Amino acid sequence: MSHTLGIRQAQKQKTRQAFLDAALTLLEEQSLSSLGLREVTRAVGVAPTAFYRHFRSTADLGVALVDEALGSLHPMVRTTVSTTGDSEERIARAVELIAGHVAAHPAHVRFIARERHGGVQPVREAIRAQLQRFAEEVKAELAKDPEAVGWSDDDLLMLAHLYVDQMLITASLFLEALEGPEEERERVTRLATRQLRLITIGRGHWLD
Amino acid sequence: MSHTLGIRQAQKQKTRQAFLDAALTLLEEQSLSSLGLREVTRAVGVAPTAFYRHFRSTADLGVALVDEALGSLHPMVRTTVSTTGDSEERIARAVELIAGHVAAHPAHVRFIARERHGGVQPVREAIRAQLQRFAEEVKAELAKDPEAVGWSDDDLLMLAHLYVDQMLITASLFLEALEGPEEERERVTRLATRQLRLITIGRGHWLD
DNA sequence: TCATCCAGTTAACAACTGTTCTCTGGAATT
DNA sequence: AATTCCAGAGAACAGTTGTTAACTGGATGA
Repeated sequence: MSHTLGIRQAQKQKTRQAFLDAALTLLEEQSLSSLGLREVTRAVGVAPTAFYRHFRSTADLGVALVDEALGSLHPMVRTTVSTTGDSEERIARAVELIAGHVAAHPAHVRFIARERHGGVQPVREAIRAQLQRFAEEVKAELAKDPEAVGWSDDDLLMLAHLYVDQMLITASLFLEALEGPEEERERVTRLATRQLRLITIGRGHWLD
Repeated sequence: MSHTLGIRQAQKQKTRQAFLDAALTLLEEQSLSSLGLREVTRAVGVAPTAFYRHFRSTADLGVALVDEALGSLHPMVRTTVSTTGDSEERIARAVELIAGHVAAHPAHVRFIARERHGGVQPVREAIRAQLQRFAEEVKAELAKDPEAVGWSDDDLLMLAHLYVDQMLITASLFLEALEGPEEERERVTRLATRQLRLITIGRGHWLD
């Protein structure tokens, strides 16, 4: 079913990806609402009007970036929460996984953190929808756990949102610590680990 | 010691406040990094060059807005955490207080949520510093509680950050629910209450 | 092979940006 | 009363912006 794209379609997708990459780089030092169309085309090395062949507006480009940044992350989140083992091990693994993802894709993480509450409505909406999906997936995994017996669906979703928000806060802290010394990242790891631990303890005594 | 300002100084402060107000309004639909100097002066009804009499740049204006939005909030946070009574009552009161603040100052809350991870470094730094202060103040209040015996300073600060971040997340949710029906705000209240409850439970069993 | 398609180009548009320098008129100081 | 000060005005600057229209030339499909 994997139809080899024609030369034309392939070249178009290549240019489109160049737009996304250039935009992501430019967005490291500004917000999407100040990103100019000409600014992006200049960075790609293409005429300003070429932009319209791929996106209706910079907001449209932003929505595409949300999909790139979060779309491929769902499998990872699923397996993170569902991995078996001691809860302490699971926490450590989750924190390391976040740290690794931030180190591997800092610009993507920065973009999501920045535009989650940013000045472009369609982008905020796209991020909100993806995070909602994350929360529901986390909830589904939590429901499998033997600890979840007696929990209402509402409470499970409440906990899932707590975990998802905590994941974003932690990612943002790792991002700030990226340029600094290893010691700084170690501090974030310790902080995030203990916060997750406290939440997990609360989870364990929820039904008392 | 309250020296009555001269006509001149008074008028200057009035204009300065007009800049802050106009900027805050404009920032409801965009980020600071896209806010133009001329845009603000136009909204105030003053010549573009007048801007420089008050601020070096829009980033400078942003820092002033951070102080306006968060500077006067410290007493409130202090009393919120320290109020006596059942922990369940305290949680309910804290959530209501957040809801009230968001309803009273939505633009300020939106500005902080947006620019906390926004594209203007000095503003991010100013917000970070204020939130650090909040966390330390919350920690100081937590330390007074009998429940805090046996807790290390590090763990208290960890918990304080958890509360502060949770406060911001809740404020942001109330903001999104502002335009919607009362029912929506009720949903946020229930969610935030239960999340705080879970954290508080975790706190109670931390030393087990 | 030939007609069609379409990603990217070129040129031009009115409108906008931040910043400079010079000026003004009323408040503040002496 | 005479002088200094200074918040704001005015005009001009070189650059920038998004969007339009008409185009080119190589890939595509008949």
